[in-house]
Amino acid sequence: MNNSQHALAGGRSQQRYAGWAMTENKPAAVRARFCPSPTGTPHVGLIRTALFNWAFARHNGGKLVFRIEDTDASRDSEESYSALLDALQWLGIDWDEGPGVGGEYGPYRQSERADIYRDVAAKLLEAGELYEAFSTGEEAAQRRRDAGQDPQLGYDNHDRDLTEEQRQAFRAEGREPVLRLRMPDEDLSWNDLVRGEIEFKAGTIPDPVLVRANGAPLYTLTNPVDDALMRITHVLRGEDLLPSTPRQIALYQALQRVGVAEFVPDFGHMPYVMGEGNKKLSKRDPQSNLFNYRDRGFIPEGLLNYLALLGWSIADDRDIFTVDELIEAFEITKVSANPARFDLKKAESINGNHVRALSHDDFVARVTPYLVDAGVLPEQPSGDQQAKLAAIAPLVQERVAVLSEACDLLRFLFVDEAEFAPEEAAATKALGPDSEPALRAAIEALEGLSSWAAADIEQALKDALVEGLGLKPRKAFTPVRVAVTGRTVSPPLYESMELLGRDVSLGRLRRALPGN
RNA sequence: GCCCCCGUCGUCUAGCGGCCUAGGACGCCGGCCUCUCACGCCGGUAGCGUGGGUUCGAAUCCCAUCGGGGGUACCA
Repeated sequence: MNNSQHALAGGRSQQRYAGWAMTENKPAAVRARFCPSPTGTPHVGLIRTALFNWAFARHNGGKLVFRIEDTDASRDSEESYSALLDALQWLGIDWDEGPGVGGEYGPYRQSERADIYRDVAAKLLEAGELYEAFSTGEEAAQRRRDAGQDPQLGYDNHDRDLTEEQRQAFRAEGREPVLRLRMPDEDLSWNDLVRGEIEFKAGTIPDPVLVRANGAPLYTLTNPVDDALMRITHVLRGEDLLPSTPRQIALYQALQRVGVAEFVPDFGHMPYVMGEGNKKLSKRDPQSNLFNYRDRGFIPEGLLNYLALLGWSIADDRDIFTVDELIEAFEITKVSANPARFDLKKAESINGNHVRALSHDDFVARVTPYLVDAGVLPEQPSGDQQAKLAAIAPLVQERVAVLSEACDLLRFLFVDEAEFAPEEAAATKALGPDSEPALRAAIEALEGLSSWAAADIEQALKDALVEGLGLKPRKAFTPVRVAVTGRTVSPPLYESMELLGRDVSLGRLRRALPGN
């Protein structure tokens, strides 16, 4: 438990790095983490990574650590950070340690951990794990060319064994060194949780820069150092990070030698989420923006379900499941290694299943903001409006895959009568001259109705149009539907008319008569 | 160039040597239901990248090959 304390630099450090009190063994409980860099809007691929880490931690009764990797001031932004929190909160992905909840390994924003990185780097440098490198990229490339090699091979480890005099000479020239990690001479391999055994041959990875000349720590240092200090047991991330894993493992090994890390975590590299074509879904592509899906009316249950399906499956004959079922069944080793294309159609279909599973009250509560945003309802719906919505909601609920679809379906019910007008295309199609007999017969039949209930309306209309005029139901009701709801597609007609009321319904039918 | 990853219906996947004349889902196409659209139900369409092995038997194992993607930064 305490052997590593001796390795710490001094009393001050011991206090500050309370989390460094170590044991030889890996924690028994899972500690997964999600550590985005706050750049741009949350990407669906990023969110799926969060989801899998979360499901993994929850499934194993472990902890999820949320860490912000904001070491690149030129790209990170506070708006992006809040967007991330917004996205996670909306989806119900919560964390046990991190911003907002604290934890014993904080702070959880890398921008607040500068002195930790500086101290760790100093310790590694002192132990000879890191070395000062003065070569510029161009110099290294030139040396490669001079040696008849491809400069794309990268840095040539030229400064590994500089003497003290050589270093002094470079400094005298005014050069400041970067700090590079001395890569080991052995092959590096690990058993990837989603891909199995992966091996990189010795010598294929140049010594990476961990600290810039100006002293700023790079991702190559901060990410493994924080994972080590935060005692992360499982690193589950996107496959784009796979090529950097060997150098991270090398760093962990160095960190273990200087007493900062206790163990090397397990790694799992999840496949990309792709867009159209064969490209990784770009950050710029609107399809990648998580909030587009929220705006469109995806509900968390549905989006989470679909995202989980991108690379994972719960069973061979089922793909609709709840978040609890996901957590119950999730196995990281069963995640597929091949990239998945985001399919909006399927996503919406999955979402529709979850929308239908909502209670009617819940559906009303969730759809209301969309109706308000679309201007279908005012900010503060009246009691009458709320009652109408509650009454028609069940009929709409089973007709939409995403909540925003409800707006067009319900507009006719709440619009100011003065502003109501059938959609042009629908009117052209259904309210032409030959619709007149049906409309007149409908008006006449409805005018004589003593009660205005859906069942009575149905009976009256059927008697007048189908029996009376001998029209096919489809022919008979389309003009009425368009006249009353303004669209060829609407909630069930009789119920709609009942809610609309006699006066409004009849008024609309009369106005739909040719010549009006 | 070098390194690494991936390759089952259009798409997401199940499959771990015989249960596979390859299963499910979305999509698409028919049909039923029906006042429209949906929902629901029934049926259909379509796939193991290629070539060699190994084996009584391969989508499953091996090799090669082709294709796609990523990395190769003093970004993360």
